[in-house]
Amino acid sequence: MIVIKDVARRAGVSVGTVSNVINSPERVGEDTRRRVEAAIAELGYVRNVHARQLRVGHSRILGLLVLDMGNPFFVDVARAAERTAHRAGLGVMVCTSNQSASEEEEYLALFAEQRVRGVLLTPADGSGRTVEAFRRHGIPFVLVDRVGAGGAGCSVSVDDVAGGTLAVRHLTAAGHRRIAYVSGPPHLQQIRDRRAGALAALAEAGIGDEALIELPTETLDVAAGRDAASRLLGLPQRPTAVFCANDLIALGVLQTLFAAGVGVPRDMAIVGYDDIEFAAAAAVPLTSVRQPAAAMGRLAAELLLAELEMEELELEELELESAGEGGGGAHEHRQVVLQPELVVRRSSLVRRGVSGGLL
Amino acid sequence: MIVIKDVARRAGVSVGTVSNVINSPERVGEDTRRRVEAAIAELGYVRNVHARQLRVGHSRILGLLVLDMGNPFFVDVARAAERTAHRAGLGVMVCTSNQSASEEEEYLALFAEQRVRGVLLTPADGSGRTVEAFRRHGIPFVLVDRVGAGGAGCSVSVDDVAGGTLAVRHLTAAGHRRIAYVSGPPHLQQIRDRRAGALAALAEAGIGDEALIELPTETLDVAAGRDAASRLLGLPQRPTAVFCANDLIALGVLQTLFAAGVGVPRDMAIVGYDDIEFAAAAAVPLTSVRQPAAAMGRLAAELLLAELEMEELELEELELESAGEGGGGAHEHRQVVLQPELVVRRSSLVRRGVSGGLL
DNA sequence: GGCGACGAGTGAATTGTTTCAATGAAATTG
DNA sequence: CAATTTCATTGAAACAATTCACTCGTCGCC
Repeated sequence: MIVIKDVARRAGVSVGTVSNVINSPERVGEDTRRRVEAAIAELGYVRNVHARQLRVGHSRILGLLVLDMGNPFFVDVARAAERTAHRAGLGVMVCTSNQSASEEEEYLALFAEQRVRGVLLTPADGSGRTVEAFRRHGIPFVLVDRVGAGGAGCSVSVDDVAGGTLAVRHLTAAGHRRIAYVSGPPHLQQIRDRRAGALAALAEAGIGDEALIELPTETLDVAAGRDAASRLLGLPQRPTAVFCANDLIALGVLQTLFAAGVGVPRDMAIVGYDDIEFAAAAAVPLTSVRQPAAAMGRLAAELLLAELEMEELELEELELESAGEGGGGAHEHRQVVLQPELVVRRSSLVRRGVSGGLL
Repeated sequence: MIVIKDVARRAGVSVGTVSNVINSPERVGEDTRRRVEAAIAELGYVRNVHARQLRVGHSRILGLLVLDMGNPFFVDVARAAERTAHRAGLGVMVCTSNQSASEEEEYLALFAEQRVRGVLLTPADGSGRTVEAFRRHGIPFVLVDRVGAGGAGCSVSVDDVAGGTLAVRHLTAAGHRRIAYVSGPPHLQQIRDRRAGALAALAEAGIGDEALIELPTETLDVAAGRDAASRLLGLPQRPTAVFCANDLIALGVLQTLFAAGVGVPRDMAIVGYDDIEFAAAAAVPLTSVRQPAAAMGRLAAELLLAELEMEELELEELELESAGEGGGGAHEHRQVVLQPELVVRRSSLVRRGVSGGLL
């Protein structure tokens, strides 16, 4: 393997000069620089980031840990975050926790070992224990799709209570009085918030909590939706509408209902969540609560970048030892909460007859 | 930041002993080991992989570069590869080239800098130039979804020619005589192979090449499909079937045809490629050429792991300097080619009337 | 009792880079 | 022309781990 010393020898300069050519070329004379650059090209030298990072103390990589890369919603979040980080010259290491607290812990440990510059995290662990444990490494992080507890870090999230309300208000307005909630794993905060919003919408319409029939699932994918739909069909008093915790589940529900000859929206209305691209292309186009995925990813990355910049400024101040200004530039953690939006499509359309009857 | 020296001081041992506790605990006495472990836990010590890797010379991370994480097909490949690598104790850094040769080059440079242990790569660059350039770093790599040129590396791919033939043979058998091919960016080998397969199927049916109307697109996503469908509708002699280079495009085509009131499969049959999960859940369930995504990811990772293992064995032999056996254990590159499979669904069903008429 | 073997632990060398004080040469100034 | 500044370059220290040749007891065996 070619190392910097080989390049230095070839170009007839010291290793320090080679390093300068790479990191601050303006300090190097033109002909020397060209000689060094030629040597680098000829030898195919690639610098070793491990040696570099050992010396400078921190890497140029962000960690991004999402719940499930199988969900296009998170893919969109990840892409936007990656693009933003990339523009700032930072690489991103994308990982999936699969909604498992233990995998989350494992990946966070990996990030800590790697001394990543910062972390963007969609927490899988409802208790916040792993996040708490991660905090002590002193690596800045931003929570995505979840409000930070105690304001001890930045976060970007979408108002899930509002989202649940939007979905269920839409259904009660159409006259539905028994609504199933296919909810996913109950340890996720999002799931609980959406239920709270759903119950609020029921209360608004003067309907009791018992009108919401909860069907929890282990996972948040299409298969879980298919499974939940089978259970739904077996219920004694069948609901007339289903609110699904995300679009993957909704697509699974739709498939199984179709196979069982249950018409959508004729016999059963469906509302999904996330508004992924495939929701509009589904067998029956899905009504869904849209979350601004790209905006979340971008904002989360921007908050993290801002925090990192602050950190560097503070470090410089420390070096100058100009205690004059004090903590004037200290980073303040921000909790950004975005609003969801209901996108109505055919899966929840009201039949004219019924609608008219209710009015 | 806590370093190994701090742990050593706390536990009252040397740094070498702490290192031994972490890397080969059996060499350390029981009480010492416990003392060190306690110190590690109390101080929250996390070892610095950069220092470690600088010393040992290689990392425990694989690089995985796919064409597009927005395509569920590649997500499936990535997940399977990641799971396999994880089982062998290796982390995976997943990146997306977005079908751009320049981004591919950038990420491969990043992998080289990181001294990743090996790389799994879905090449975006049709010329093979970036792959060729990467080869000289001496990092083992396996091509995914592409046969390696000249057998100079392992590869796992699916027979795209066969896939194209399956799709178009299915359409010609149903009586279609003018078929559009929405192809994506023509610099991708997959795209060219599928066309070749399509032409072969036409020849089989005694139809000339001009029966295949190619509609290239810049990207391979839903939006590209929508755009291509608009162009398709404007063609003078409208084809009666569309073969799409992947399912995302097919979904986009389907959406636009639906919006334009063109019935599928009544007025236009559609065949997609990949058989992603959403193909079955589409407005009209999509006929598609299934690729064994998970198997590809798993096999690719296994081939790479095998190559890495060989490398280690050779290194050991070198150390022993037992030149007796010679190159008996040298790694032999393998080209695994998997077969695609046609999954027929509603989007290409033959109307009874027409079918009868043709027979 | 002396010798070798063995187990446990030490401490210094090593890895590839960055950084910075020091050096020397050239350019500028009074 | 001496003094000072500027500029390009050098060489060695520092980063945090691993590794390995050694040391130091202790034990067993003849």
